[in-house]
Amino acid sequence: MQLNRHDVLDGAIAILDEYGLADLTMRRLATSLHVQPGALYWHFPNKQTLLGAIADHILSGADAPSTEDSWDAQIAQIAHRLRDALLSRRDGAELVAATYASRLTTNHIRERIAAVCIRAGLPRRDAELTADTLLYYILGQTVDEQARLQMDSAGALTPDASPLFESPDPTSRFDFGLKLFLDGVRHTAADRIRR
Amino acid sequence: MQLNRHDVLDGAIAILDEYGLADLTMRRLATSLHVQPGALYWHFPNKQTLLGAIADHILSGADAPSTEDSWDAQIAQIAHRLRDALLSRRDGAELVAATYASRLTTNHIRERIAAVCIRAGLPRRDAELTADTLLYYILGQTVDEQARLQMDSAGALTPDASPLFESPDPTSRFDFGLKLFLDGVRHTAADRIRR
DNA sequence: CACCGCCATTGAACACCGTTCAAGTTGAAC
DNA sequence: GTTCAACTTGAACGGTGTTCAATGGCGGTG
Repeated sequence: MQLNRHDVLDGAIAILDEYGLADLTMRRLATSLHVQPGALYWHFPNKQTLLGAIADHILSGADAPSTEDSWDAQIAQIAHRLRDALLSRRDGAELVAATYASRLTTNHIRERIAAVCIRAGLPRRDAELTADTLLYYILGQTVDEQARLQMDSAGALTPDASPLFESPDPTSRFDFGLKLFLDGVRHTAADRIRR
Repeated sequence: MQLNRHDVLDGAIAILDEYGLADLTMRRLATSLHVQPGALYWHFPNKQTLLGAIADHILSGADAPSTEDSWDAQIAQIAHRLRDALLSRRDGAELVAATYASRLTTNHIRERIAAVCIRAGLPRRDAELTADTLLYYILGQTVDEQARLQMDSAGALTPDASPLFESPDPTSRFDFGLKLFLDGVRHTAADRIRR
């Protein structure tokens, strides 16, 4: 009963969902696959690469072309798709943020966003910087949101307490920053066209 | 020759500067202080708390009141101060980003930014969300910048190669996103005043 | 001076971690 | 039935953070 790359990836994702990123260890994964730890290193050269593959899996589809018409609706759609992908699995945002920093994901969401910006009238460089800015925001915000989410579900403290100075629901929070960003891009794009 | 909290913190920062975050281990720190590892746990309950103290040290001063007049110059100044603080030490951005996520820094830069936004005319909630958005951007951008910086200084690949499709210098990159953000805030603030 | 009590450290262990590698096993193709 | 590559084992290497009973040193009190 031999494993293949796919089995290992599936097992890793199962552990991620059930126990979280901190408990996703090579030894635990090996045990769950009824195999010695060393066997995993035939399929993945190291743990980072495995995490990269998980990140790619989580992000798969998020970089598809947008179905919207206007450039701002396109960016908003892609942004929400990315956020949904990150939230779809336990510790997904943290995992992707860490992996994205080490540049071992093969996803093209950055290029997709940049392409939309170019079509909106930005020069290539500005488009790339704009995409980076948006990605930093989405990753940061979503890592934070997911951390709170899991802290609450674990601690279960203050289930509905202090709604007075409480922050709005996570999606509204996300949309606030997204709107701020889009307004900024709109201003920059308008500048470009006017000149 | 007994240690105190301050000695431990100083030793930790020295190791951080010389060897980086990955090599900042409790054992290594203990060795450099000529002490057994267990001794450290008298001064700090665990490693995370120690990292939190380092983060506070790195951020100290970044949350001081701005000396600028206009609200946007104030935000820009604080943003640059934060970035400079993060870049001032090896792996500073990564350390602070990780610590900020786990909420164990005592720095008040978020509140400072929010206060500026309130003075600019935003309601309290929007001001806080705006501050969060900016912080996510700064942390993400600076972590990335510092990672590249250290990768380059280690690998020393392409010292001046491919300037054609190369990104602009880090400070310009940072300012681009910062401007995008400020334009967005300006738009939101204008909306507020008009109504 | 002797003693107490507290702050701080030791030494050793616990329970893990990622990774390596020679040796062994499997299974399909010829 | 043999061969050969694909895969796994078993065991180790060299780390990691953390705990805790026992011990040390040292300032102040009686």
